[in-house]
Amino acid sequence: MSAPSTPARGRPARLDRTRTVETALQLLDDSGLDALTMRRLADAMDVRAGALYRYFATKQDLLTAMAERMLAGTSPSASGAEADWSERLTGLARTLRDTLLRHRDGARVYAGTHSIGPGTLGYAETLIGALREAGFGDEEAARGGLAVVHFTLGHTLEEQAALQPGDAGPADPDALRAAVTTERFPHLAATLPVLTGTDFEAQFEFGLRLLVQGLRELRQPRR
Amino acid sequence: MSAPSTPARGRPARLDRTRTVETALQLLDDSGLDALTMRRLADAMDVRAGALYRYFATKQDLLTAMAERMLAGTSPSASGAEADWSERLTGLARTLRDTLLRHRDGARVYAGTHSIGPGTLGYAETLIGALREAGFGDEEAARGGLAVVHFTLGHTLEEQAALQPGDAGPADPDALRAAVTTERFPHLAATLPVLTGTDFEAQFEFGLRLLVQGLRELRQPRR
DNA sequence: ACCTGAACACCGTTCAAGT
DNA sequence: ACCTGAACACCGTTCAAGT
Repeated sequence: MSAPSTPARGRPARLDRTRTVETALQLLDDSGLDALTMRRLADAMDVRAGALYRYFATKQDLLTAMAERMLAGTSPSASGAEADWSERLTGLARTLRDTLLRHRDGARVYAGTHSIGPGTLGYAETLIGALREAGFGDEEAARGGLAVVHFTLGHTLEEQAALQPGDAGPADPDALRAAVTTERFPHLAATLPVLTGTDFEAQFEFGLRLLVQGLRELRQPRR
Repeated sequence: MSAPSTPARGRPARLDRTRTVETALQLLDDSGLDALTMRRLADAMDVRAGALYRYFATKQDLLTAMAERMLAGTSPSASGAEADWSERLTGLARTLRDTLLRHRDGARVYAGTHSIGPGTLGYAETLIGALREAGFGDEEAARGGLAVVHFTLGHTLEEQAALQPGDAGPADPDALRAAVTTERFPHLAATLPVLTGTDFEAQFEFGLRLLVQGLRELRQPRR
């Protein structure tokens, strides 16, 4: 929609969507989302900022293309289609988290965009497909998939915020420890080691298991 | 830490933290997070931008204070302490969603900050306390509370993105419908009515129930 | 067709100087 | 003590003009 359409004529273009998005992702990894500006990206491409607007309508358009690029390559039902539905679902959730973790501020980029490209849609197709093929109804499959995505997004957002040293960073553990007095916040004080801990994988797996167990219960209620 | 400490001397100050945060929240509701700049906030307070820096070290500091103000008033275990743990937990999750929904871009503000003020900590205290008092171990209580918060955050982020018309907005339903062809994405095509639907409350309740059921299962395993 | 130059209308933040 | 004025070092975006 915003890419030039005609075949190469005259001297070859110095820019194109694909290479620009790749450079933007490198810049993201090197400097973080706050430092990713159109001007700095243009510098990295040896071009003036204005030139980028021939390939991306807005910065938002660039960010959406970056999110799409991150998601591309996750979908092809690679997560063994023969496995149990709960294993497939678990694997797909892990894939999403890993994908977002692969780039600095990946979760923030993903959260701020809504790609409808093949990578993003392919991922959603596989995720919801895993539930539909397991026998879940359309509504349960869709809502279950969304719940998994929303949890994964919220978790990874916090995980990356906790990881980076940035000033937009989290309440650092020391400040939290100082604020959580046993008298005022006894429950927080008791769980402080977990709350300030850094075993994000265990935290992710715990929440994910809750969701999967909830879905299992939906299929085989106790009563 | 960044508020002036001495008692009123000379003519009264035109600014203070509390009033400035309140004005900022109004500005947020009126114009959205992207339009909330230090200069515009200063205008609203009839002051020059530089003056704000006597009360807030950075814009990030202001945003954290805004998040804290949003959360303040949610905590006082108002959600009947006599109820069943699952009802308390469900109520507390709903309270968080409602709180974030009460302000435009509320979830984005919350996601970008990490307050350790009494409102935010009080909420966490009540949430984790509900699980500990129900007999969950420290680790399960902390991880369970975090899972609920992360899901609620991810959900509300998407809900507010879908609601607002902004250009950072979601893939609008029409574009999504056009991209989701039955041949390429059969599962998405089948669930499109749910995926493009706007019953966010039902979606939230569905995910929340999964988490609660998962926690219930943890206490009374089938086998 | 593709990119530059230059501008427009902004930003967050700092700090000497006024009152 | 509190705020202004003015600056610094940037932003995203547009668009006539060059090649």
